Amino acid sequence: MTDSLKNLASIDKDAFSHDLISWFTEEQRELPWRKDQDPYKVWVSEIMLQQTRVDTVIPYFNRFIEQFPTIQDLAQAEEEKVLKAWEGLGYYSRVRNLQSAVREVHEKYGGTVPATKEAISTLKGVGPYTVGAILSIAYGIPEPAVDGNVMRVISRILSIWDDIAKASTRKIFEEAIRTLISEENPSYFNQALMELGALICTPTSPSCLLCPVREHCHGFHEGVENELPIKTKAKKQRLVHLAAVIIRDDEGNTVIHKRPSEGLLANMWEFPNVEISLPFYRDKGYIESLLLEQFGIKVKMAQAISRIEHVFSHLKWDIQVFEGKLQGPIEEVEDLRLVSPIEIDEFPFPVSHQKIIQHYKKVEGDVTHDE
DNA sequence: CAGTCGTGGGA
DNA sequence: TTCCCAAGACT
Repeated sequence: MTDSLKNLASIDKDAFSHDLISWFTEEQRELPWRKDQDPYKVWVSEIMLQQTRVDTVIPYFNRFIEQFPTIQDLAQAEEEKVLKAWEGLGYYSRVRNLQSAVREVHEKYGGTVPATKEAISTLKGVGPYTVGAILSIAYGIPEPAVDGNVMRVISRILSIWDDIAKASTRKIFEEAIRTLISEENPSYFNQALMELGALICTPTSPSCLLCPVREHCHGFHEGVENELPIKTKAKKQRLVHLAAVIIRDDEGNTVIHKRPSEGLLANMWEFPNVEISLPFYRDKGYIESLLLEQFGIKVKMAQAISRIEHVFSHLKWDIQVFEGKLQGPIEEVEDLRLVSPIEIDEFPFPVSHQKIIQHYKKVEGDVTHDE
């Protein structure tokens, strides 16, 4: 770590902060979470922005704050409504952790987001980055907020060649930021580094000629700005074959299933589906037996109607979508429902299964469809 | 540490 | 098409 920061001492901290913050003051984007410094709104925005683009977050943030304007509103909301508001954003444990933490703040701190690193760090879903972001942006406390932008920008400015994909590397950048951060305006300092990473110091072809801190940048002066940062690439997704079934009853309702409370897409709803190994790929009898085994649902399978490929960070789903006819009643359990095309809209579904909803609705009410 | 956990957009 | 990515946290 000592060697990684060999260029840190040569940075003119005051001039760097001034150039960076002046640029941000002039050039920052108008974003809905920048209208005020409400710690709750800062918190929500930071959770939404994790691994997610600004343009994607904006409409979600506006709807979310409209629906849950305060900590109390979110604390008292049904989880189902909260998940529905997050539907399509991905990483759904983010919002379940957020609501859990908001409930803790509501009960334990009277609805005031704690302003110390020690207290805020214990909240679910609030890691090292989010701690620094909330403390600096909402409370003006000089704490590093090291995200991917900051690591990219600082790796170029200080010519740091450590692998930013490794978890341990973040500490090197936190150390650098602790030295460089503006005590007068840590909020703008942290936001400016991220804004610079988003607008100027981009992953590919950075716009160095437009950069307000080019004169401070070792990477630029060494001509290595396009070599940095060092980031080992992720490995390929594992392929999983699924068979999902639109199971209709005589009234045109369909069966939906709530996923377990832990793991992939926790507590989201889906069409009943089973993992199939290649040899049984289209064997309807085999799929019928798995549906009975795993969901207690008796189905008469009909034809396959489409194939959906859906890519996650670490796996890829290849879903064969079938139609089927419900034989008899479904078991009366919390994780199974029989819903109409209208009622289904109230339930949160992952994007892969929203595509299946489209197929379900195409033949809405047409009970003579399956042959 | 390395794997888990989503999605949509751009090169 | 394929790949990488975008304001990470948790186990």
